[in-house]
Amino acid sequence: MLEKSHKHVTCATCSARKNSLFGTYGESEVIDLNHEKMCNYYKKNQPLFIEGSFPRGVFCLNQGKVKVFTRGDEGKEQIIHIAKAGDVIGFRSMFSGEPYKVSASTLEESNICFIGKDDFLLMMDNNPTLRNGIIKELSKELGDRAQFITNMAQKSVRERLAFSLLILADIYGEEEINLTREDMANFVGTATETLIRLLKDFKEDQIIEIHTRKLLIVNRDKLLRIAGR
Amino acid sequence: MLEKSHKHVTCATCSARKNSLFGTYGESEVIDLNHEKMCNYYKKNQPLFIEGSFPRGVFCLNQGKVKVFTRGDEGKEQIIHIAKAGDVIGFRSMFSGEPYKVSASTLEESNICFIGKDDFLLMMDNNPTLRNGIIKELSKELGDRAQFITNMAQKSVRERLAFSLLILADIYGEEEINLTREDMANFVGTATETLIRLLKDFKEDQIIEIHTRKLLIVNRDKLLRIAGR
DNA sequence: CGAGCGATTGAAAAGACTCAACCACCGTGG
DNA sequence: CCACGGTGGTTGAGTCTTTTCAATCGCTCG
Repeated sequence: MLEKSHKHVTCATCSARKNSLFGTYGESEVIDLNHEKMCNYYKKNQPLFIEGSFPRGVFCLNQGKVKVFTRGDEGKEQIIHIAKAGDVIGFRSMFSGEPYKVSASTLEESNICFIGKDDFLLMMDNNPTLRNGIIKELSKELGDRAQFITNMAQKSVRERLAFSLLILADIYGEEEINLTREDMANFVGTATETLIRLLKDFKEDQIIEIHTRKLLIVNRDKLLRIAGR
Repeated sequence: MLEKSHKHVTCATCSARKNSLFGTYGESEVIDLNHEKMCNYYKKNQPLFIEGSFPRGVFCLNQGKVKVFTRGDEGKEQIIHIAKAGDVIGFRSMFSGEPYKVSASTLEESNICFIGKDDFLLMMDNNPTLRNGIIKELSKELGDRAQFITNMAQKSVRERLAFSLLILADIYGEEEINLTREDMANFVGTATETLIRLLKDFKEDQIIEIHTRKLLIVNRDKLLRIAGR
């Protein structure tokens, strides 16, 4: 369980850093990074940033999960991405000069570090490896979103749910998937009621186990088959 | 009308270049660019690159339009983006190291220049302005796609069509919108028949004019209202 | 002039959503 | 310790949008 206080994380010993954009940093760079970042504890459902505002820096997740979403006309959330430990989020609109096109808030209690805009941009100028890592990351996400769009446009809700569960399984790793039905519906892109009915189907087909709110995937192959390629 | 031959375009006089990633280039840079690029004439419906293959360079549109799309499970295209003169496409997967996640082919006869991968990457290393332009472009597209996803997930086909027509109006500028019904349906993300019925509605509501295959927007405000924000 | 592709229309079926009601769990305060 | 309120989860029924399938039309290119 997480410390319910302002836990200070040190970049040098941060286990999430290895898989992050800063994973290739050398010793002196890590020390610099550590000076520039601020560390914060977030409760569940706290916002990191909100659509329409301007970025003041980037967020690096040490522990916890964060949903990245937009709101449609009626205010309904569409979850675009779920970030986990090691992910760095919020840099997109720093580069485009636009306000945030998405919002982000915690799904669990989390430890999240913050790096100010100027510091981060300076690092980018001086560090080709970081820069290339970011370009690569942007490019990869762009490709993912092309597929996401196609899924939304062409797959049935049932197929999308299967697809989403596979993604969630990757994100949650060993842990059970733990989201409100509403958040899950907003990730799949459907109504909460429809999601619940489909989860029940999947459970009856022995594809998943439902432990009240938490989900466990029992039959990955079936999911793959339902999701389509 | 376009020359039906291998027309050679010179970067220095290329009118499309001004609005492109290379718009800020100085005289000597333009000369270099001109040496590195190859120019080609494409007929309608010719592929530039195909999902799954690996990139060998980038394409810079001098004249014409290109659809960028993925195929869903059943082979149905989903058009992600329509590129016009001045747009540079195909650089995403050069950075991510992945194969193309999308395909691209011409919608009209087009003049398109090609810049080899090595040349382009070298330019990027040596030219911070180009580099920042690309980062900005990647970031902007990423934001656009977040909205695209939300539209797909939450808007009705009718709303999406209105939205799409506004985008197409921007792309086609003074020209009339000129797409097959199927391509348009694949852009909106619906069945061709549904698209046709909705176009008829819009025509009856005096929102658009239909000249056989070509479309003209008559009442932009109504479209805005239907599309939602 | 004919083949064929793209456009159009109609009718039926399916998938998903909305609305309304109800349940179950959890933390709070009396 | 228990009743209460609230949030999140579940179920059912009816409706509506959208898709699918089938058939027809019409234009254009060889």
